[in-house]
Amino acid sequence: MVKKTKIPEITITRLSNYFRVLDEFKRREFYNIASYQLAEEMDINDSQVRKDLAYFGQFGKPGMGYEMTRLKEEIQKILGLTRKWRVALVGVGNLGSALLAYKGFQGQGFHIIAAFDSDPKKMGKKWAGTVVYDITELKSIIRKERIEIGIITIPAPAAQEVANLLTKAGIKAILNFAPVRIAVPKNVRLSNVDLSLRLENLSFFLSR
Amino acid sequence: MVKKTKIPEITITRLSNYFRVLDEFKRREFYNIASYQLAEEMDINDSQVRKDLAYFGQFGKPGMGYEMTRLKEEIQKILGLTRKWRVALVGVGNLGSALLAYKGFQGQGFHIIAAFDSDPKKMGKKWAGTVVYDITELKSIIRKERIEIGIITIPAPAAQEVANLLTKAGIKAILNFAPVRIAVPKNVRLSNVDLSLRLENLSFFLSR
DNA sequence: GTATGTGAACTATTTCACAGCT
DNA sequence: AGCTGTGAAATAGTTCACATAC
Repeated sequence: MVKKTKIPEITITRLSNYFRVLDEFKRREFYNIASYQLAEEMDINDSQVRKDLAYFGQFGKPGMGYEMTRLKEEIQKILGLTRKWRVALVGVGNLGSALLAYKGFQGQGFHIIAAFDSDPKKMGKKWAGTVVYDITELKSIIRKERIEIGIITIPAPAAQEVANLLTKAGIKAILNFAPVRIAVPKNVRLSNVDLSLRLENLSFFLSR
Repeated sequence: MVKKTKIPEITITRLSNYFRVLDEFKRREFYNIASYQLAEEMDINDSQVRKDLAYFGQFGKPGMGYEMTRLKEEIQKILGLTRKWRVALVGVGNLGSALLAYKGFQGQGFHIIAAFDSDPKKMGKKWAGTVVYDITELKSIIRKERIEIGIITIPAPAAQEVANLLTKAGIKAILNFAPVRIAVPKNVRLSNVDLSLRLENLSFFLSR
């Protein structure tokens, strides 16, 4: 039974990680997995694992643990990975082209349908199989292609402007790589990947 | 006075963000900034800002707020950004070369001194000003160059192996982009940037 | 006997609220 | 009057511990 309790955001991150661990164990041909095994792999407490899963249902059998195939499917459902997601990427610079070429997204069901750039030299060309469009076409293509997720890989100064374009085009979620905080309407989900921030974090711990 | 209280990790992340906000305000030529202004920009509570800063000292003046130049310097000190950090990058693929070309790190004091790859076609060449070495030279170069931070941008299967090489070479912190959990000795600081995980997170919220 | 699911206890983090400094 | 720094209160998240199901 699915609880109405508020689910901590970090539980979702852990769910993704359980999914990874299950993948690894699957290759080792186990059939069942216990919460303490998942917990051990991730350096967390075993009741944390059970709590996380219990937010979404009763997937285990007392005395037996969790059936791996079943659990993987359940997590896949919870995370919304049973369907394909249509993604657009804005900014075909160094990072943008690296992400276009990155194979990992496809496997998880994230398909980059279109890329956008404001550099005429890049427009109309394909990059790693994805067509690069003029950014002025953003709204029409995102609507026509029913794209729901946008990835921002442009320099910081233009990031807010592009975020506005994306939300006006009806995008539902944004993954922002520009090292700047951007504002979006509250019905749009925003996730920031700030690379300098991560290095600064390491720097802090090294300086102590 | 610096407290001995345990500092929440998320405080460090917020510190980086305060730093960003200060940069923006500075361009607008303000002299002082109050906790409620920083808080507003970041959509958090103003006493959160004061608490975060109070872990490290008393930087503000009641009735006046925080002197911006001073506060920026203090945060810089706290985060260890007053010195240069010597960084190595392993894996000059799509993502690796994008990061080598990324200018943002330099500005924050993170200098990528050396890159490593196992592909002979890449070795000996320069990429965005950084020499790419044979990965077999990793240990000697990291020691010779006194490199303290390693960035892993290779495919998942080899990530653990490279992490081992890095720690054996004496690296103190690792920024891992491979979509796999890696284990490091506890005296080595590890930070994971898992791009699929972030997309999965968005996917979860879009599916609700 | 073994391991889940879950209230209860505990720990961490955030927010409140206000005394005291400028 | 305005805003910091900080205990106290409130909220969120983790771990314990055990009744219960296999």
